[in-house]
Amino acid sequence: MKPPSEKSAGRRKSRPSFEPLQPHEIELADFFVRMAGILGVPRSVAEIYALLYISSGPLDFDHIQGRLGMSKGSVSQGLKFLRDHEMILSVKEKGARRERWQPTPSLAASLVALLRSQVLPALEQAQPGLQHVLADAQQRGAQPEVIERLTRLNRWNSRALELAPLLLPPPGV
Amino acid sequence: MKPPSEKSAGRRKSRPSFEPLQPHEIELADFFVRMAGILGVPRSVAEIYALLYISSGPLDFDHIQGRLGMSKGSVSQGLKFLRDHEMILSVKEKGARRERWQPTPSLAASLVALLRSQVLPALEQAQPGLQHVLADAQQRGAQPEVIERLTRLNRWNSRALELAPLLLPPPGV
DNA sequence: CTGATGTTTCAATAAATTTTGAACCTAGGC
DNA sequence: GCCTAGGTTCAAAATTTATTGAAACATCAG
Repeated sequence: MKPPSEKSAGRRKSRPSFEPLQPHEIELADFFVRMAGILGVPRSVAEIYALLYISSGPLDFDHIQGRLGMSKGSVSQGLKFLRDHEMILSVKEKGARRERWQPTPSLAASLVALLRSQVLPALEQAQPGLQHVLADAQQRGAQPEVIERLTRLNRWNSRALELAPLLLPPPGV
Repeated sequence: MKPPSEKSAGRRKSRPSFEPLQPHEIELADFFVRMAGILGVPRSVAEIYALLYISSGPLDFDHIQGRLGMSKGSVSQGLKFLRDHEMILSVKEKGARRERWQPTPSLAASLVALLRSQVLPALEQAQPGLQHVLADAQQRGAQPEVIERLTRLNRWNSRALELAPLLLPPPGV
């Protein structure tokens, strides 16, 4: 936000001033942003993940904020999102105050967790509604074609719910 | 939009006036809207699909607009979207002027087509960028951990691209 | 306990997306 | 050709979603 007083070089401790993203970092970020977009994950979140992904070691809050030129609020919310979806983990060194973040080992597992958190609740919530819609249609003697469709939809939903815990186990992978 | 002049019953030909959605129809629409939301498909599109899905026969433009209480523009765009993604097909009767729409036989195939249209372009577009990011990292002697991550990302992307045409064949299913 | 650092919250604002509706095409009947 | 039912386009308006930043909160060193 505030123009970081170019080269506060000499002094220590006075607002570290971070480099903006390098071209190759931007390229990777674009990729993650694009993929995230498909699942409706906000740009800021994808950017944070990309930065952690391409960085050598874990990064702390200020680093992330500085390098991405992002508000505190966004960084906080972004980290929360990534934490909640088990896509990053904190490597707090003993005796240190701040947390430092790095991506979870398996990107695959991360994506699975993300998908699960979006799809599962929808399926669960839908279950009774779908059954009700079908029952209703049957009772009102709807066209066989419609009944057939609704029946299949219900089967799908049930099967998806049965399979979910197998493919996407609640604890980490 | 315009309050449809309640019960223009007697007269033929004067704006047919359609019923609003019934509770069971709303319930199904909610389900589709929710699922569509995950993929970033707009509400109006999901509603159109739901209506076609729960209706006995194919519906024409005016029916859809009337029952959903939606603008012409939205119906037109929604049908275009669904057409483009092979989720509906038109059943134009011979000698009839208007087209009538019904859902494609397989919802599964529809979803696959939809997914493909979103994911594939992203993967394709990303390919060169990802390779470049990796090459760049290697050349700059980045940390092995980072190289490893980027390598895996590249492998994923390639594999996904190879598999895509097998799992999601371009022609209809 | 106190002060300072580090983080979260959330109302206000900005940005992106969706919907509307009126003007504009287009094909077919006459 | 001319007219009209049927449909599309697209700029403006409405709605939704994301971001910001200041204030509140939490935790730890001293």
